[in-house]
Order: sequence, then structure tokens, then C-alpha cells
Amino acid sequence: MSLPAPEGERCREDSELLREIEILPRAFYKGGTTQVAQKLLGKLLVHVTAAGVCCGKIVETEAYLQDDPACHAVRGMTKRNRVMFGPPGHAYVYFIYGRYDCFNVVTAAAGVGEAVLIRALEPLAGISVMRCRRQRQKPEELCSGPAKLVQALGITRAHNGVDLTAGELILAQGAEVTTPITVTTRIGIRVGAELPLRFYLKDNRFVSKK
DNA sequence: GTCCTGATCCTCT
DNA sequence: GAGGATCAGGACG
Repeated sequence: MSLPAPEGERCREDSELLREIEILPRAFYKGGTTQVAQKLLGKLLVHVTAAGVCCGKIVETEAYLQDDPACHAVRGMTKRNRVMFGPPGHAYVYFIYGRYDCFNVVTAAAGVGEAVLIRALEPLAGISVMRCRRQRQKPEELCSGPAKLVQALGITRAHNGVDLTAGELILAQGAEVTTPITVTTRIGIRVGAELPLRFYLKDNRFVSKK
């Protein structure tokens, strides 16, 4: 597996980062959406662009299951959610509230329709690019929300359906997680709000909400 | 075709 | 803490 080389003077730093990255294999996404949502904590989301390599550690996720009333796939396949019904390890990016995009990872076998929403990252690399995109200086304000991290990493709806095991947008292995995982109900939804399907690293200052 | 809802974020008070 | 911005998707007729 290889990643596209970044352009420009920052090339060496970025290349070193990319050499160390171990892309999560397709097999990682087997084992159930709820399990994958927890396993994704501590993993890296990496976007290689002409502006530079942006990388963050996943610190908060939410699982959306097929029979879950809050899941976009609950009423069957539509033009918008068809990526959710595709093979696992792909990006599902959708537009919300007339203004924002959210990034999900497809986590179930083709035809099922489940995904994990990435809610927050701890910025690790490309922070200056993230600051520029977000127009915010504090690291805690760069990726502490689903729409924020999408903006910070330069992810767009053009990434809807891309393979996260190859190419410019990938998920990769991170350092071993030693922090306990906190399980709570999900944020910002009305239906299915009682389900304990939100996961985050305890006491991490980059999560969207306590 | 029309209307309502929404997996959010930011600004103002 | 409250409320506004803003528009695509989906339900309904």
C-alpha cells in the first residue's frame, strides 16, 4: 500500500510521517459496528493534500446501526445514503443543517447500511493548515466536533465513497490506547437518543462535549 | 411542488 | 445558555 507523495518544501517532513503510517486493513472493519466504533479510538485519520498532510488521533465516535431510528439507512437505500450500503472501509460524507459536512466510516458488510460517525480528533500533524482552514488558533477548537474536523482536514463531499484503505484519505494505526473508554448516549439526535452508542477517550480535552 | 426536519456551529446576551 | 443561519433530503399530496 502506498500514499501519494505531498508536493512542495514541506515534502520531507510529510514524507517521513507517511513512511511511518500503517494503513488499517479492510479486515479491521469486521466484527460489528459498535465494536469498530470503539476500536477506532486512538487510530489516525490522515488526509494528504497539496496544502500538506493533516493527521489527527480519533478521540470520539458514534455508532449508527441499521435498525437504529437515528441511522440514515433505517428507511432503506436512497441516493444520499447508498455509500453506507457499500463495502466497509469507505467514507460516507453527508451535508447537514444547510452548512456542514460530517464524516463517517462504513463499517458493515455490503448491503447492510451501518457506519461510525467520527466526532472529534486530537490534531497531530498539519496543525498550521488546520488553523488556516478553521480560522481558529486553539488546538481544542480545530477538530472538536464532526463538522469542525471535516473542515480542518479539508474533507468535502467529493470524498463521499472513497476507499479509506488506499489513496489520499486514509485511516491508520495509532499508538496503543491506555486511556479508559467512556460510553454515553449520542449527541444532537432526537430519535434513538437513549442508545449508549457514543464512545470517547476519558478526560481527553479534544472531545466535542463532556 | 411544497413543507418540514436535521448525526452542527457560531455569535450574542 | 439561547437562538439563528441555511439548504439538501425525504415525506406527503
